Amino acid sequence: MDDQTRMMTGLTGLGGLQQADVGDPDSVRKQQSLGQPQQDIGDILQQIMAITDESLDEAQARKHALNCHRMKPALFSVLCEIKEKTVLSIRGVQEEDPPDPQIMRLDNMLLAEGVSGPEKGGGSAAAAAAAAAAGGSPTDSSIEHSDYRAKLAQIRQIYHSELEKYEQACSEFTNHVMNLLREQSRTRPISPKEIERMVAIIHRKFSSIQMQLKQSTCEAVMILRSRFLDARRKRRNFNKQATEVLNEYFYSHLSNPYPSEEAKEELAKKCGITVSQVSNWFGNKRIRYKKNIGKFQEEANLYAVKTAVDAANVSAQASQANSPATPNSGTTEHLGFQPECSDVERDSDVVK
DNA sequence: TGAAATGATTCGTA
DNA sequence: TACGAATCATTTCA
Repeated sequence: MDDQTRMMTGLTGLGGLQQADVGDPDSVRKQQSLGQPQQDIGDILQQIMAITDESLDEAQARKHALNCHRMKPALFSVLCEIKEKTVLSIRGVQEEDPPDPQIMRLDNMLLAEGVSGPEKGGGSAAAAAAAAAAGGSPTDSSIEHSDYRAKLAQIRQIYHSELEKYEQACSEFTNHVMNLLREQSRTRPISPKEIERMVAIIHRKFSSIQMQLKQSTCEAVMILRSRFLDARRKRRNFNKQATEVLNEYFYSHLSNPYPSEEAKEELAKKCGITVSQVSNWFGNKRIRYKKNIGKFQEEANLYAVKTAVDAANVSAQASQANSPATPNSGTTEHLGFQPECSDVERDSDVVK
């Protein structure tokens, strides 16, 4: 505004501009009340219409003159207002959108995986958890953990470098557009609000590119996880002692081989595995036992004898202490689950 | 090296 | 939601 008024001092013609009038609001108001503004605007519009017929130099001179005209700010402000009330107000409604839930999901996942945000041991922790779930010892999978961490770090690095590139490109493009619009605002009715709006549009466009980057990063992490952390691929057989503890419980509760939550926890603790692994084990055992009782008979006999011996020992100790014996309740009761009386029962009965 | 064993997953059901 | 059944993927063993 100040530059323009200064430039106006050298201007002649164009609506009868006088030096004394420059920057004098009272004088402007006086002229407005006399109906001069309409004439001014008419003149300006006329000159704008005629500008294309003139040579480049002349046009530049005209443009400069128009830019420096004392009525220009007022005219532009009116045009901006009209523009704001019509096109931009319609567009403005469409522009206000809530945060995209998909972006939020992607952000959360990347954060949880340690790809975005501060670097953390998330990946290795996840790997350790998976290894623990698979029953593997920490040393067994430490090499794979470091491999997993290395791959995750690689993904992280690529993600950040790409993100940086996008942000740089976004900022460069935004600056370019802002400068362009500011430049054009000298000759076109472009308000600062409109420039802001344009910047927001650019940011939205770039954020959609960012979303694609986040999406592909998430996919890469998922593939990495499935490759390294899929428990089925990293399956380890339970150790002998754990299998023995589980079998002991199973055959001593053959009538109802459904351990309670507490029993599962106890077994998990004893075997050094998770409760869900105990559940899996019993699920598999029940179905496989049921499918082929004959095949498991020997095993059943073995554990029945073992259980019976234990029970006998307990009984003996109890009678020594002059108290009633309390044999294992599950040993000989094969109701519901076992379809017929087996050797297991007979064996255990014999031992007793 | 192929079959058997085994732990995990998925899907339908009560 | 726990369970049965089917299936997958891996390990173990002859």
